[in-house]
Amino acid sequence: MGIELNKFFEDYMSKTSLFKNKDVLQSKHIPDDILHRDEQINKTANILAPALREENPSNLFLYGQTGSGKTLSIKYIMEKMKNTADKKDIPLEMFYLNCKLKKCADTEYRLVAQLARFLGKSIPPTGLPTDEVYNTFFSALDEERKIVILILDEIDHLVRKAGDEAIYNLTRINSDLKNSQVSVVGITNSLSFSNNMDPRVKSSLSEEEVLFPAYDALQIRSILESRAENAFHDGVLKEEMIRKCSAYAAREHGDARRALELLRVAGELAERRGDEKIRIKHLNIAEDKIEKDKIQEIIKSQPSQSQLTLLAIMQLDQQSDEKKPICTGDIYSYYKELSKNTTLRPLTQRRISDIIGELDMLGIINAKVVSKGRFGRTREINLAMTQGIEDRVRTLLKEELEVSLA
DNA sequence: CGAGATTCATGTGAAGTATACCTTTAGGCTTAA
DNA sequence: AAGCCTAAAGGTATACTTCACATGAATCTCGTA
Repeated sequence: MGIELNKFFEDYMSKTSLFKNKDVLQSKHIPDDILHRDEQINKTANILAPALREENPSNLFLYGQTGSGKTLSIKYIMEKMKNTADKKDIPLEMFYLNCKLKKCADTEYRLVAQLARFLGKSIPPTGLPTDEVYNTFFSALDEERKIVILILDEIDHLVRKAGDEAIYNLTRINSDLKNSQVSVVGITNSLSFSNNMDPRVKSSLSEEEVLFPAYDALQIRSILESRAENAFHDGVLKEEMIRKCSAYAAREHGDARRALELLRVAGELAERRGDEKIRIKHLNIAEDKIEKDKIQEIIKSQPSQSQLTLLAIMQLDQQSDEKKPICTGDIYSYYKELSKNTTLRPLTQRRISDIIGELDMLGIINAKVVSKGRFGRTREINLAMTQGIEDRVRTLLKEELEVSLA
């Protein structure tokens, strides 16, 4: 055994990697030169720049679909601004918070708690009155003069779950602060998001707005080219592959993040199989793998009741004839059946209805409320995953639930 | 035949409950003077 | 008497339940042409 492993590692080391620098393809990587976003970056930077003169910048709102460079651009600006601020001893703080992350910032309490933690306070996950947490946050903030720029990514999630009160409070915070000042940068990918928001919140939050349009196929191609050049060794990635990748991404509403991920995963696959070049087949496998991994990750982070609900949906979907959507009642009765083989206590239909809504939000299923006239009203539910990975997801669900399945 | 009433199956909002966790406080015990 | 620890009291957030009302188009009803 040991000998085989030794050989394996030696072989492994003697092979040169396909990657020159894989980090370049990671979505968290911030290139020095962000392509095709000059206009947006300049505008945003202009709006935020007063912070460097210790003036309070306007609140700002960034719109744009996923993978259109919003997060990347703001992080880029954030980095540059912090550098300048550090050099000149300007008390500038910038906090980035993704509201979509579970147990992180999806309620008012958790949002403020997280903010207070940024300022070095330790806040328990529950138990304290929200006001109290606000106060700790306030006082920590006002201890000394600071200009704070607060970046709330995926802010629509927060508003949908917790209402707009939290944001309203944040935008009004300045009037209570003596030393410091706060401005809020909201980021969202749903354009219709601000419709159901309190107009006061809406107007104070979007004093300024910057729109990030989706990249077109050519732009994606040049992005991929510039990244791939640094990421791969020469000759690993043929021109043709880049073209295919960008065409694919353009089809997916210009999502550059996906395109880069596709390229990276394809590269990893090729490398693992000992191929010297990335080929079409790697791209295709990568496409599958990415979706599978993504769904897997979401599912694993889900509480077991949601998992069981999803399992019920998937099993029903498998049983029922093609095309025929499933509705809430069926799911609930099947869910109750399933829960009998489980240590889980069955929840009410009311709650399951909410869970279905949550699964919809996560994009694992598509649920649409339809009124079927004489036959009542329900949600029509479809799985939102490509054919072929369902089996694997089902298996995963069963594994996850194995602890509780009898 | 058509306008309006009815109906069904569930969506959805509000209020209540259980649980887990927090801080404060009061009591009891220890310690030091 | 002061200091320290513990356990109970009183309070909160969150996930869930209970109750009750809202929805909205297919279908039914019944007056009318």
